[in-house]
Amino acid sequence: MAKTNKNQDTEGQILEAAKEVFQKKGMEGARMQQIADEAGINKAMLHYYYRSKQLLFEAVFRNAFALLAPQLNKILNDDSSIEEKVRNFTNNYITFISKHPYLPNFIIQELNRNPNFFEKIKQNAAFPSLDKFKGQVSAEVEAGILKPTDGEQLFINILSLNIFPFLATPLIKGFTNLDDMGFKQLMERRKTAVSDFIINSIKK
Amino acid sequence: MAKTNKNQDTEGQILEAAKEVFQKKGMEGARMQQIADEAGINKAMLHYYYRSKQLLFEAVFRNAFALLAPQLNKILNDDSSIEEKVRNFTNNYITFISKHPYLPNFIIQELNRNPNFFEKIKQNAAFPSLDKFKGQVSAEVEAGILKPTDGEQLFINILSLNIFPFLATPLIKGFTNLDDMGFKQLMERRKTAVSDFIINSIKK
DNA sequence: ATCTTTGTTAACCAAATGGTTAAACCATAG
DNA sequence: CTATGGTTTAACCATTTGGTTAACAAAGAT
Repeated sequence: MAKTNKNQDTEGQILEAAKEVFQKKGMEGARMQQIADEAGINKAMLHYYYRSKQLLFEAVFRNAFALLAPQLNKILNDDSSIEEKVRNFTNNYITFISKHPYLPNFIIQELNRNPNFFEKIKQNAAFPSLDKFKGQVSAEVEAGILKPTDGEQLFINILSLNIFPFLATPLIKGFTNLDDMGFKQLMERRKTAVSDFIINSIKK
Repeated sequence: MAKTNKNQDTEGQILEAAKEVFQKKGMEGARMQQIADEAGINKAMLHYYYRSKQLLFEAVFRNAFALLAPQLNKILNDDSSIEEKVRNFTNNYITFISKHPYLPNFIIQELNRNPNFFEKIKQNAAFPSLDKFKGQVSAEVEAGILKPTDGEQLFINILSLNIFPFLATPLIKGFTNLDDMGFKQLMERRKTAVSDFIINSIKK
């Protein structure tokens, strides 16, 4: 029997509402009732479609991670030079995250809460690997394009500089006395500030 | 009647146990019963000394923040040169956090959960200000010691590079395939790697 | 038309959880 | 020695929460 498109609708609505609530409140803080309310449906439907809070949560998490992974692959498995990668990634990532501000915190938070959750993801999806990136850094160091640089540390630095401000947004707003608009502009300026900062440091 | 020192003991034990549990599980995930168990006392004592979960949590949070603030003040209100500050802070902070691995995540997490929580802290404690640091960066740029550099962005970069790896530990372990020991060594190497990275970028 | 499958709801349930209470405990001031 | 007041405990309570159920609606399939 052909699936009616009614379910498609509600199943999607549930996922959307669950995303909102889980990302704002986390697994423990989220309430099934609130998800149902936000989706405009009966609470029993959540269980009808996703069996349990845990499974609904995992669906949301997989979705979120799937959104982020391609961003990382861009810097890891792309063929452009390190400098291009840094500039592209920084630019793209900040644009991307500005559209999904809760994403990084959500992922970090739940990864910390349940580290073995990570193993599941790692096997399942096409999980990014550092190998190519490290090789490329070595090659560019060899070729005299970059100063001696550890690829692993460089990768961590790139992630740190790009992701941290979005994890620590309230902290940074506090230090800088910026409101939402001011913060947004600060992040906009970081698109070039961060890539310049990195390139300055590693380029010969 | 003079306070016996019995209460000092249990009050401290409660705070210690609460710290453990809250830092690992967060406000929502923590259970009063577990805190009582971990402190080896009756659950009613938690309320006797701290009235409610919320107040106990705030006590733990204030404690945690008070531990972190001096670390920041070191880089903000100290009189050494920017280069010295960067090297000192990076070195000290990584050492410090290795001893309190749950701290950064705890603070970030709860700051995100309840941003107006931050306001309380901000008024109360001697809250770090960026002004001196920014002035100092300008002065060193003027004096030709540093390349043109935005103090605000530099500050964010320093925090990012130092704090992020401890927030995203599971993620980084995943990418690098390191176990606890390997991660610890990686962070040890970062003490110089990060300061070199920063100095390389900004020093003329 | 009616039977069957899928989708939806209101009412319900058991377990967990933060919090309370009343009585016991115990050190010590008088 | 005993009255007092802070400390501690076991039992209890109200509410919240994830999850279930049974009845009902809708829409093909026969």
